[in-house]
Amino acid sequence: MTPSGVTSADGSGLPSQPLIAVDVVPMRWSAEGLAVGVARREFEPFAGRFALPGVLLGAGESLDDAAARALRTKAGIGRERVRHRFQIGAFDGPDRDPRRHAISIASAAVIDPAAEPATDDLRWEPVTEVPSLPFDHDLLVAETVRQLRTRLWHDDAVTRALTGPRFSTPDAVRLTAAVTGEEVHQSNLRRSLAAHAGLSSAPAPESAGRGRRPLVWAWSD
Amino acid sequence: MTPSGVTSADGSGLPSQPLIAVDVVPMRWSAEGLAVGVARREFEPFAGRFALPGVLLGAGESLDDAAARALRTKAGIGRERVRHRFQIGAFDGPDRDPRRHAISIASAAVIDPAAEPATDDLRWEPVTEVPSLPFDHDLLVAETVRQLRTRLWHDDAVTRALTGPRFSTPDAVRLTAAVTGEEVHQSNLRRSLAAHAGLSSAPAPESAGRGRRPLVWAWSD
DNA sequence: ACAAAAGTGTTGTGGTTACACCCATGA
DNA sequence: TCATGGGTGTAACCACAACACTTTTGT
Repeated sequence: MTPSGVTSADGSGLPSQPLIAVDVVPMRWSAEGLAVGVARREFEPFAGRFALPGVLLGAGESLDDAAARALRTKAGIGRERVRHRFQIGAFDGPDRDPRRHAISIASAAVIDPAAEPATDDLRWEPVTEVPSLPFDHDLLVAETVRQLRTRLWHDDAVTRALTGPRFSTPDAVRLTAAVTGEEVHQSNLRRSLAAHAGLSSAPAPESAGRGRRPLVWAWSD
Repeated sequence: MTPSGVTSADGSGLPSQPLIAVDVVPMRWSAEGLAVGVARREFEPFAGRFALPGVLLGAGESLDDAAARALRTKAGIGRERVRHRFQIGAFDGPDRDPRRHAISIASAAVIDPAAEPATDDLRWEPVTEVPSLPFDHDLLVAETVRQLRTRLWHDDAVTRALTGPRFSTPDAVRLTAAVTGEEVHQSNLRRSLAAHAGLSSAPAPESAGRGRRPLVWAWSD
């Protein structure tokens, strides 16, 4: 931002700075549960292994664009399938890249689970059994889940992205259990949904199973 | 993290990346209230104006080291006076630097108010009346205050850094009012302090004013 | 008719707020 | 002894958890 002893700075001479990676933690909620998207790495290091999608930040590129590029080029996930994205922090653990010092600006992205191609190069791992990942990606996943826990039902944008536009009461119970790890009483959760401004309940659209038809909730606007 | 069309990457050829600034929001709590530290800029752009201390991240430099360097070289605040530091996020508003696209990794630092030199190049502005700052620094200050609000009395490290090692009950009331903007009942706050593991109350050390001597709280460990 | 699944009602509890009152201190 | 300022007690309230009970649906 200002010339200093450490950099040559100022546009003309290229400053000598660490690599900046933009990593994304793709999250998906579906009937199969809460899952993390990992993609097979094409290049070294760790070529062939699965890891979170990430790219090096380009000159003039915004964080948002870089995250979208990571999802598209590394995981084949287009922007239209990203329901919401939020930053989880900047990480600079010394061992995060074996090649050289690098800093990661990481974010979580909630992905629309509809019409998943399920290629050989993108796997959705259940959040409870994510295999060990290279770099510091285990840490990024843990931090993402921690933040989801605090934001679910408190941050509308995140919650709406996870549920999708419509969801039933038992869906909400399952989602809460998957995110927090704790069972919630359906009756109490239902009450808080009814109290939630921004949610409206449709009566009961179609039959789904044996018992009584659940209420279906829709986000207003 | 991996070669891509946008970068030349990989150690030998320098990648073309945006400037990475590390900005710090110095916060101080004292008898005068809650204040933000702003330093006079020595170089362009905005030379002569007051702004938050910030430096360009150096190669091989950790975020922690860069933040410490910003505080030391731009605001004359040594590491021993930094009680606590925490990240508030990465910012990339397009207008944040008039020269070129730059990204800021920002953190808040709680500074020991003891023995403040109060030079001509460092000013402590009351948090309620911070003047408009260059770059996106207004945003960084707002985000810092927002985070302090949620962390006070919930995040021990932050709270301890603000209060210092010892503080009286009325100190706690004033601190809470300064951070949240809301008045709290001393009686209730006192109760929650008593319930707080990690705080112990000393009886009543010395006289300070007219009324009854307040309890003084000390952080254990 | 029965079992399954979801909605409804009720009770208890912990934490928070508000406020009246008591106690210590200095002038 | 009085004003000042902090501590103590207590009642009202609210959010939430737990659980019993009722209603709807498919077989």
